[in-house]
Amino acid sequence: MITMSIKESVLSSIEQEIVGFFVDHGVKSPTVVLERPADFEHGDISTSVALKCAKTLGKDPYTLAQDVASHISKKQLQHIHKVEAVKPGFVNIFFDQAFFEKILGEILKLKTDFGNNTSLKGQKWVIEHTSPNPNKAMHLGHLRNNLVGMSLVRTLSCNGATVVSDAIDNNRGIAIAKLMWGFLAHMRKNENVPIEIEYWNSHSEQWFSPKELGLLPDMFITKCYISGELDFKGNPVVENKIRELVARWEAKEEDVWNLWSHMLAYAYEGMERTLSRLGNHWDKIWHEHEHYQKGKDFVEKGLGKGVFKRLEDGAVLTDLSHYNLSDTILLKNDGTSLYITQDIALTALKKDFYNAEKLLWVIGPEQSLAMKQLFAVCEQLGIGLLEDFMHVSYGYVGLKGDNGSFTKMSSREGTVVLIDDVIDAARDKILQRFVFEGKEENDELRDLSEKMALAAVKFSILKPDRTQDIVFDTDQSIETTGDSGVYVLYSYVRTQSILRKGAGKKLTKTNSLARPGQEGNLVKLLMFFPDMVKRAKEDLSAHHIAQYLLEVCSAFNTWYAKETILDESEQQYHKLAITEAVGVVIKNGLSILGIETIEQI
RNA sequence: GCCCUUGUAGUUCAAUGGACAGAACGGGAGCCUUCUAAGCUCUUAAUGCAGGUUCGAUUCCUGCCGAGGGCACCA
Repeated sequence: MITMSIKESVLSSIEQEIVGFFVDHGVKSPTVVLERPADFEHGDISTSVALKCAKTLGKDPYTLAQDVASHISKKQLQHIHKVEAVKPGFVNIFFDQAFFEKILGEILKLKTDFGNNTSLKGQKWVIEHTSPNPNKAMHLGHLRNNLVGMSLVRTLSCNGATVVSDAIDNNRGIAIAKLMWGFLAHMRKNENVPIEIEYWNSHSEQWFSPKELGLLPDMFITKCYISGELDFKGNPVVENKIRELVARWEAKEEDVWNLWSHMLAYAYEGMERTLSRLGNHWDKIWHEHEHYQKGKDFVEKGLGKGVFKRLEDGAVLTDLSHYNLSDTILLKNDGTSLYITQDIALTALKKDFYNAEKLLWVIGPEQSLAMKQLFAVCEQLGIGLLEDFMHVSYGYVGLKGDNGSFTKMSSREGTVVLIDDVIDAARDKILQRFVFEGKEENDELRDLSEKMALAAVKFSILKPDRTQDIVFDTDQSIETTGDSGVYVLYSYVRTQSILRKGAGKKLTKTNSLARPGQEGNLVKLLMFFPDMVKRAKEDLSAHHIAQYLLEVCSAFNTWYAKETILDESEQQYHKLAITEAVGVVIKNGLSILGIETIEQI
């Protein structure tokens, strides 16, 4: 049983009074928003309702605000210390010390649960993210997809939803055929080995393994794919052979399937290494080869319903004029399916399998139109309603070009930045600093450096708004100072360190906050963590959490610098409680971002 | 050509239509016999341009300029 928090209950009584005030004055249904002011000088909570209703009532906003303020004051609501009307027409409300005392108590009592709410209780959301393309090592684009997806799962879950995550494994088609060809043709131990699948099946030892080349599996796969791709583009004979491979695979030729599984095993091994490092998790993986043929049935169904049309050459086209979208081909003139054909089938499968309120896809912005078309087609086919589906797009991760401009990563130009390389670089930078400080390099220190590196990398990707393009510079983005994940971790460690030292102290519980100033502002800030969790849900972006954590850390560190917490004073108990509450909020916030806290540096 | 996204300090990022546009990095000046200075304090500097709506616009609308992406048988 979740009871209303002290903040919710006080705010709702204020809201009721204000609504009542405006209703009495003839405003039909006033919307009263109580929000956190830019500065706590302007109250602990504030509303601009007087400014908004002034015109309707034909009154001066400031006088109206004064009326509202005195109305609330007269009601003598619990925990309200002061209400004032300010300049253009804001009503600013200040709470009493006992209120903040209770807030602090709630944080310390709720601990891990502080910040969570039940707004999505009873709802099931499915999030597809990080769908692997098993032909290349994972780069920063995949990283953003993964971090956005994973943080979204946690964000929605903190808002009370039951969240399931899945991915589609694009394990068949021309790309995998290129991969198989690249391996067959370019990983032979010598030129005399025939480039033949049949021969490979009986003489696989005549081809290199990643290990034999001293390569990690994902790099091995990347090499195979790139050479396969080059051959495909540069040699029509090879192109035909590769296309033939797809057909042979579809005909379930055993030799081809053996090679196919062999390549996929390397691909999965490579991805698994990177993904487990990131803490990735899927509840289910859909393998393309299991459902790719089912899409055609839906196309037939659409033709039957008359929502699609068959072109003269036999291809099938959508009619999306009702959706104000451009039409798209659903079936090639040779009768074979396209990406969207399979997506229709998979969406239907997912809709059926999960019975969920919402299906979300974390996919890059270049798919925006394709996603809209997919959703529209699904609605036409009765698979679901437009509002059941959502494309969660995210900005590109680019690099800084020579002229200082935003440049996309390009595998052709060799500018792709791999996830593992970035984490390694950050880890080494952190480790070096430890060693420079005279620490002994051992497993424990390496482990600590890895955790801090992950915090730095994840934080730098999750700090900006999900939809914005970001420029990634390994040196600049993987900051361990300033607004960084390491800064947040360090602040957390600081709270824990103080708590450890304070554990043996004699504490006298006082009944009021030490001073309403600095400590007070810190508690006020902590009070708004639950609001940030809601905002992250509304915008489907955890960056609000990251930005907020920086604010909390900054406030805490400022306080820490000025104030001795373990000062043996009467206020020591209280200051420790605040320190603990800061720790709780940082830990909970980082947890949404998928960043593990550490107790000691 | 049409559609979508986007344009904030030198740089990288913030800002549910609100109260002096916030940080960080960089530049400049300081703070460690004191709970670990990966920290703290001060300082420097920005809303592409032109209109409109509004009591109030970085935010909404229109036009222009710049950047990125997409536009039917690729995935």
